[in-house]
Amino acid sequence: MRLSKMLVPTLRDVPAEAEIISHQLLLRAGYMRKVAAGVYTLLPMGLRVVEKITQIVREEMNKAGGQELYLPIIQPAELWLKSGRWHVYGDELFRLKDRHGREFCLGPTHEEIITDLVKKEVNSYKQLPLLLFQIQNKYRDERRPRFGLMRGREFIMKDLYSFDKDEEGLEKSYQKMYQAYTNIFSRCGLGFRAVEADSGAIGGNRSHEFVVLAGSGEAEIVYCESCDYAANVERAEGVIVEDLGREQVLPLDKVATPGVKTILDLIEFMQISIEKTLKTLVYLADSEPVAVVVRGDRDVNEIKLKNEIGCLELELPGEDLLESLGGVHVGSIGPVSLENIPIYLDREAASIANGVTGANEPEMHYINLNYPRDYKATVVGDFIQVRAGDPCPLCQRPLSSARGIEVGQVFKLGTVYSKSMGATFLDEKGDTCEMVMGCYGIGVTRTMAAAVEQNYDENGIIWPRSIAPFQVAIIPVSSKDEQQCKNAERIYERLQAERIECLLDDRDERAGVKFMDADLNGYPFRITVGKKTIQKGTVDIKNRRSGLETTVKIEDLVGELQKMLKNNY
RNA sequence: CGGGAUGUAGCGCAGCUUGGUAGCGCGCUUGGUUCGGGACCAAGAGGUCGCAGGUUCAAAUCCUGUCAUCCCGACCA
Repeated sequence: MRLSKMLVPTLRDVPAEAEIISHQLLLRAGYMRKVAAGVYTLLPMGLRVVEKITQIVREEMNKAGGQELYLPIIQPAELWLKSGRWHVYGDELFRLKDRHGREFCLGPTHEEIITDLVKKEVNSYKQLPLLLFQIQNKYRDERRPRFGLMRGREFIMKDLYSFDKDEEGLEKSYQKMYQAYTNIFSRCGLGFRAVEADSGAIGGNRSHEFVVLAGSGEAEIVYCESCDYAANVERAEGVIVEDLGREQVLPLDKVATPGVKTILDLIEFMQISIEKTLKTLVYLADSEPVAVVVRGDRDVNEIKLKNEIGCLELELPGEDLLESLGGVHVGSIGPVSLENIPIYLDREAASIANGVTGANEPEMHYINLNYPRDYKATVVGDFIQVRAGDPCPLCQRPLSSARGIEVGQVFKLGTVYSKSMGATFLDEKGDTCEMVMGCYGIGVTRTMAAAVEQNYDENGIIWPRSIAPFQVAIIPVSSKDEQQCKNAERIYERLQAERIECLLDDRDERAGVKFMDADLNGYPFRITVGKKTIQKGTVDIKNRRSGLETTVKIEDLVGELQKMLKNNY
């Protein structure tokens, strides 16, 4: 490509709207432009990167036995009503009507469409397993689009759906995808980690997220340095550390605690450690009050709670509303005598011996509280948010935490959709069985942004070679010097003949501008053609990542470049 | 959806407090001098100041409403 013919509008200033580095650089380097919140135009450079990534994804999907197809973006409401998600999906679903008033939505994902297809077209166990995928736009009316491509309302996603005849088959498909994902993100040159993820209330029983490690990421994960355990914090399992003092159980007592409003007040007043306190929060689960009890220093993991309750919405009501529930006093809520409200007790909190908690009376607390002697619980389970330093559920060593960007997820769906959509097949015995499904997504545009988050310096992007829009930029130093330009042209043609992907910066610009733009755009290599080329027959090759510049003779250029290009990354 | 902020030329910003019809830097156009890390000189083009009302002789500036965008919290690729 000739840069003079390409639309690559680079910016000197950082656009005010961009906060994080990938957003800033992708705008500055002329890869994309914003059209509306969370909606972007991909410019030629941006599309090239996207195509690099999709090609890697496609190859690995094919290798894993996937078949590519194309499903419609516009989807009829009936299918979503059938799966039950038309109402469940809420405001995030882009809904529209056709001229006859029939309802449709823009696909945020494609379980309904694909399950309906497979239900109609696949009838026999002989046709399974089936792995179908597509790479295409998804639409989600996000409550908060953010960070450029990181969280868009329209974005490119690869989604694959697996259909198996049984759990065993699903496990195989799942493993195939897990491996394929590992290959994909490795090939993209990304530092990532596969972590256990929450599989949600909808029946799925296993899920992993692929997280690109980056400080700007929205996902928080915990991992163990001693063993393989890694999970996102929503999923990470709380481990009970047995509370000492169980053998010396003291009688329950109620004490006055004037002025105590918070847990911190309480430990100050009582002169006890925070690990001895129990915190009770009252939520509205689909408008029904529920209480959750955790240790005083813990945060409630609302996902775990939601999964246990099986509700759609979980919210903390305001104080007024709380007080109106009766028997509840903000500042001294506790599980004792909390009638009429189901109590979800965290098992760590349940293990506390001689604990302290609110008495549901203004400025009164209980001491020497012990479960189950002093209070009841509807469910005892794991409801806390795990954090760094907590013991690893596998080896008990302290966990570390990190932030990252979720670029992919593999998910065992089981028979949730095949059941609601009626996707069945006949097995060997002629029995009707539900297909066992899995779904597997990769955010392609998000992966592009994640790659920038991990690969940049003060001068701009540094693409991993596998996804760079061009491998090499050729820069004639002086656009006025005919001989230099001619040399550059010759080198350009030569490299093209060798199928090395290169960009000739034939713009009428000063050398500095071209160098700056090349750095900003992040091409892995830059070839400078200048006076030396004419005088000595050499060119300089500069490695964008290392900054190293080497001078090579023109006749050796192709060989040298090919050598350099072999080391991916 | 709750909280905070911002809308003035393609991009980055000033002007608004104290109303008088818009300015700076970069970019863009033309000519000239330059040319291995974002050159210089000269001459230009480009804005109904987000939008709609209101106050006023007069509104970018004051008031009301509205829309958009960004950031912080609960979801997801």
